[in-house]
Amino acid sequence: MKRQMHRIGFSYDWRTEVTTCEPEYYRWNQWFFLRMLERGLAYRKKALLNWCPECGTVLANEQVVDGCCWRHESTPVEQRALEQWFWKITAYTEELLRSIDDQLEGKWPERVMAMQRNWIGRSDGAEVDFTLENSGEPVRVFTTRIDTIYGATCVILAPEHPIAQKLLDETGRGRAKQMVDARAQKGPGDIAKEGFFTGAYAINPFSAARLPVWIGNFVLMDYGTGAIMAVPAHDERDFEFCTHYGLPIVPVIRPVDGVLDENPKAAFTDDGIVENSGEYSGLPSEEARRVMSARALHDGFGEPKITYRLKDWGISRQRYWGTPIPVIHCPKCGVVPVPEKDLPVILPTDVKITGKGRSPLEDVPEFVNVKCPQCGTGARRETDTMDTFVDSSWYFYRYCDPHNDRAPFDPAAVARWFPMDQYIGGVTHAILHLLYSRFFTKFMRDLGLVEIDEPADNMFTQGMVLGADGSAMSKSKGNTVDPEEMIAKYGADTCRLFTLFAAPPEKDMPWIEASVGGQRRFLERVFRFVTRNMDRESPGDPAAGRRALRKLHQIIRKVTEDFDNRWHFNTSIAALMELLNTLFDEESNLSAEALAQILPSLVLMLAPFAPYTAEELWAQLGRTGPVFRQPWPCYDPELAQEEAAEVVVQVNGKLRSRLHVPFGTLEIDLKQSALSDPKVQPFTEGKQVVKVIVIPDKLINIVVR
RNA sequence: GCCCGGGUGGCGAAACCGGCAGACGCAAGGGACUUAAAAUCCCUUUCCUGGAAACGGGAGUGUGGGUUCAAGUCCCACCCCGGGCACCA
Repeated sequence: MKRQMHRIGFSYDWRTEVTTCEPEYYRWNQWFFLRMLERGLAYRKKALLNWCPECGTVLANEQVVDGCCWRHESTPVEQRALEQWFWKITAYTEELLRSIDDQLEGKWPERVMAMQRNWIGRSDGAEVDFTLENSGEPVRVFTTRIDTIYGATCVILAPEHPIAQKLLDETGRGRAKQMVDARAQKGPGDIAKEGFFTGAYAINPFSAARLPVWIGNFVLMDYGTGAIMAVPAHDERDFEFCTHYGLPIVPVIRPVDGVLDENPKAAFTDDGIVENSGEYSGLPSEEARRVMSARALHDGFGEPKITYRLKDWGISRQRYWGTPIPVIHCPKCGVVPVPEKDLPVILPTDVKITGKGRSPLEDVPEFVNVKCPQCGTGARRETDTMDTFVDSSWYFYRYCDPHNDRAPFDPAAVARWFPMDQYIGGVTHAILHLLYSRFFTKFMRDLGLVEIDEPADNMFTQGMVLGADGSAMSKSKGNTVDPEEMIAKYGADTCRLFTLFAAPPEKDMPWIEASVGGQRRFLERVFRFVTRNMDRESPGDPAAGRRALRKLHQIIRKVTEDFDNRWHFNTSIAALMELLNTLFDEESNLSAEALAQILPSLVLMLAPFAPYTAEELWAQLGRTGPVFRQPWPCYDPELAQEEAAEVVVQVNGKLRSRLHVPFGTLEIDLKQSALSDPKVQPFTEGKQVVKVIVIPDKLINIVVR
């Protein structure tokens, strides 16, 4: 990979290279872990994970294919509760959301910000307690539509809800467990809505209605409170569920400019006017929500509530390749952090990768068996490793101080460089790396390591190079392109030019080999033009020289602006091709003097795109120093100026003629010439000229009727 | 379903602030040079249409409306493609 980068001519500063799998780097992952632990931001929790009974291991979501294990295609995956380490990214939820608007808006791609907002998934609503009829125990539900609460016809619990476990008998709990496993096998949404009555009833605190309590497979335990009130008249899912089980449908919202539909054929989910809702009847939905949640708070049976979709970051991995989690499990003291002086916990190298799924580190006794740092009894080292996204969450700070062995980095060094002016990456990281590294930055700020809230001022998502078929390259599709092979075949400069020329950098671009040759031809044409003209002595034609120099300065301006503003190097290269076409046209009439200006500028402009060719030509021109160390050519606005303005003449918006006039020609004269133009007259003859729009030096539009 | 992108020739694309649609390149076709081929150079290439030619005319940027002297560009509605999220209450 590094060799490929060298061959293609990338110039990175390798002195600051950081290798995240070296102890020198990952010890600081462990250091950060200990800081998280101190602050209560790292914790252990039982979580539901994908479990393959055949392998006897946890699987990542990506390893579950159609509800079955990727290695045992007929073995359904179960959900199992396992102890895992989590980092509390949710401590920063609101800030992560808010600073998108405050700091990133306008500087980050809309797409990335939208994806992050979407992922964080803020939803404003209320929690309300329904009271169980027998025990008096509250069942808390989350709703965004408290204004529809008079229309609730049942309460539905997630199958794994603790209250459900209490209400159900043995058979019922079995049915509930089946639902949980079934959901693991099929993606949610692909599964038919199913449920059953628990036998219990709960009281609606607003209407005092007695509602049956059901179990529903579509109610999620890990969102909201794991319990909902079903309002079939105003929620599509509830409508489907209640219709299926014959539960009543009670409409309580009418359209603002309509009447209440007493027998709805589908849920009416828009806001409207509240009806049949006691003292709240007649209020618009939005106001009703405000008043009713305030009432719930006041009377102590609920409160306004904001719920987020974002969950804490599970960082435990049962993989070899990752940073060892620096804790020790002691039978007496429990979870004991590895003392800082014992860092780094080194990942052993003599490990058999069994492919068994469980951490291979468990089979390394020298690693696992340790003494408790607190009490000295025999203890076991944590064998899970960290998600590798931990490595990438802060690597860029380390560039400022890559070999620091006392801290992740010197805060002063980072303060000098950060925030990054420009971060570039693929959109595939929009909600992984780009969210984690924002979280990390805020965490590091709270540790006092950085003074900034966001790592990158500007973000740019570049497109991918796709296979010739227009889909992402993958070995299984057989549409991969080997860069080294291409370099060997066409040369590094040609490959660079093609990559830059085919599309603007934010766009995906198929690698169509048939088009690569054009870039090679362009380079050869430049090479020929420069080498055969560098020793020319002929006097040349001054007019040709002026034309060539005008084009040269126009193109310097164009290319410079592309670098400054938009990085649309495809148009920069097109401009250089245009320049070369002009130079070929004028070639035989160019003076040595004109060439002395043209040739070095051309080579300098070529250098960022085709450095090898440019370097060679620079040397052939007898210049010293590497070409990439030379100042960028300047353009002279006067030389770039066209001799005459070309003014387009339109009649009713249609192009009819062009005038060539001195710049600054007066409107009245332009109008005169346009109206008397022989190409224009056939279109104005016999018509009434209503209006003449004149944009000086540019355009005239004659409006006739 | 919701949220982002995007839709322009045979293909990749350009048109940056509402002002000449298709720059630049690929591919294709024709020609010059050559014994021949490669390479190179020249010409044609959005569609329809008039003309022997010179040179014109009309339509055209996913669809339908709108704003404007002028719309690929702005507004409204819709269709299609790509991506993200998704029984999220």
